[in-house]
Amino acid sequence: MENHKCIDCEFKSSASKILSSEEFDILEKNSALVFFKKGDIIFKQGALSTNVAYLRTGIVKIHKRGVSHEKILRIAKSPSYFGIPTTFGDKINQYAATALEDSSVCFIDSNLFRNFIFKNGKFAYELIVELCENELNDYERYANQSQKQVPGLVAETLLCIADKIFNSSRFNFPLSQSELADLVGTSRESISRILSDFSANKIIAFNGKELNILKRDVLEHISEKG
Amino acid sequence: MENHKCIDCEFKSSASKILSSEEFDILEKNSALVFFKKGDIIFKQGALSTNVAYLRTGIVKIHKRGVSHEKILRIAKSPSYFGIPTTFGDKINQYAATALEDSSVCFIDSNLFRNFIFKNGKFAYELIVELCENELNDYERYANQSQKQVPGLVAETLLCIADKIFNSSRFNFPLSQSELADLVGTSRESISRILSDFSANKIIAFNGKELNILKRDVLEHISEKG
DNA sequence: TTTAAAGTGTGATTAATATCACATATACTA
DNA sequence: TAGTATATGTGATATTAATCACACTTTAAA
Repeated sequence: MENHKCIDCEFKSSASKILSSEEFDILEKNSALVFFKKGDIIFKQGALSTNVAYLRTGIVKIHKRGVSHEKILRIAKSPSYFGIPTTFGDKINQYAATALEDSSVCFIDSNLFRNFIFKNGKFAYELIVELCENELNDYERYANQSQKQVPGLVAETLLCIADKIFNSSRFNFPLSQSELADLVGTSRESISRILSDFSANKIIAFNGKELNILKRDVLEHISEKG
Repeated sequence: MENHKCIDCEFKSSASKILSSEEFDILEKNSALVFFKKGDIIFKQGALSTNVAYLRTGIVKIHKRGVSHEKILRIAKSPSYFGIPTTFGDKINQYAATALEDSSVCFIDSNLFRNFIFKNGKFAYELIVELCENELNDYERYANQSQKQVPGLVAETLLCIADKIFNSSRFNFPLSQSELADLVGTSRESISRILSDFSANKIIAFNGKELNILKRDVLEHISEKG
């Protein structure tokens, strides 16, 4: 465990900004800052969940074993919590998390976290708002999953990654095509064909791992129509 | 608005059991008990969300407009909250709710609800636990959606309704086949064919609207294999 | 630098399900 | 009770995407 001052952290969550100095002192003594390399597993599905994971820097994929293979549920970027549902929703981790790039994670003792919720209503409220926003996002994607065809889903996912993760139309794509397939819910061959089509039509362009969205309006149209 | 004593309500939420007498008095003055008939819309997608809906008695479907048609996100049975995500996650309702049978709903002023969260950590904690459990359920269904074939999804949905809504293998099915199709994410013709198959194989039996699960283990197997 | 592993591309085939059109059955309303 | 609306059943066809097999490219490790 590395020495660190939580109160000085420049990657605080919205919720934790509410905490008092005393609460920060306690937080510091009951949490651990751990560094992960790209590809490292941060926590495993099926393990006991005894702390809350907070992504200080980096990007992680939240994934779980489906009927036949892995499903990537969502991508989380820093700074944000990414383990609250599996810590407070069940005693065992219902999903796993893996670093998509070098990342730093704070593990916070769940009893301490629970105490913050009990004692700090504003902190609790910020968490509730974040959980509600996540649920609405899930509902949106869930509705789209069954009503859009695969190209629409791919377009939607590319736009989502550009806007929500990188806030840019040009970025290093954090996933392999197999992983993108697991996120979208299709096969890696379909992904290959669709990305080739998008490239051939000059909608997007890959330069190595760097993706550039050339015709955002066309991608939005494909996404909306499904 | 009908006179009612919230503290005497036999359908309290887990969260509201935490409230004090004073809090119950305030709750009573800032909420409305409304009755809905089967088919009535409880709140609409796109409307402003200014209160929290609590399902006191009955069953409702949570649904939203997808790309091409309605998607039923989930079924909620009493007693439970069914509007928290859309009230605290956004200013506008991101989904709608409709009664599947005659129901009674308490509408609670969202500012009051927020104050309960701020002032009552245990109340907030119960809500967070419920939101986390819902998110885990969403993740499970979301993973299954893309990895199971339609018969597996139908089997899974029938078992879910039996266990989570009616807690029985025999019950009045609350949905039409079109609605079941909207919940599962398929076409009503596929539902008709699959239910006929299940009936022909004596896995389930319909007697009018009453559904009887005859071979639960077979249905579970179909659900698991997808 | 070479070898091995992982990732991607592509063509052909198969499978699953949507869609369409229409008929029949059931439920609801006047 | 009769008429209307909604729900369901069914056959045929079309569409979409998965699967399979294999080859090629890129990345990583020895």
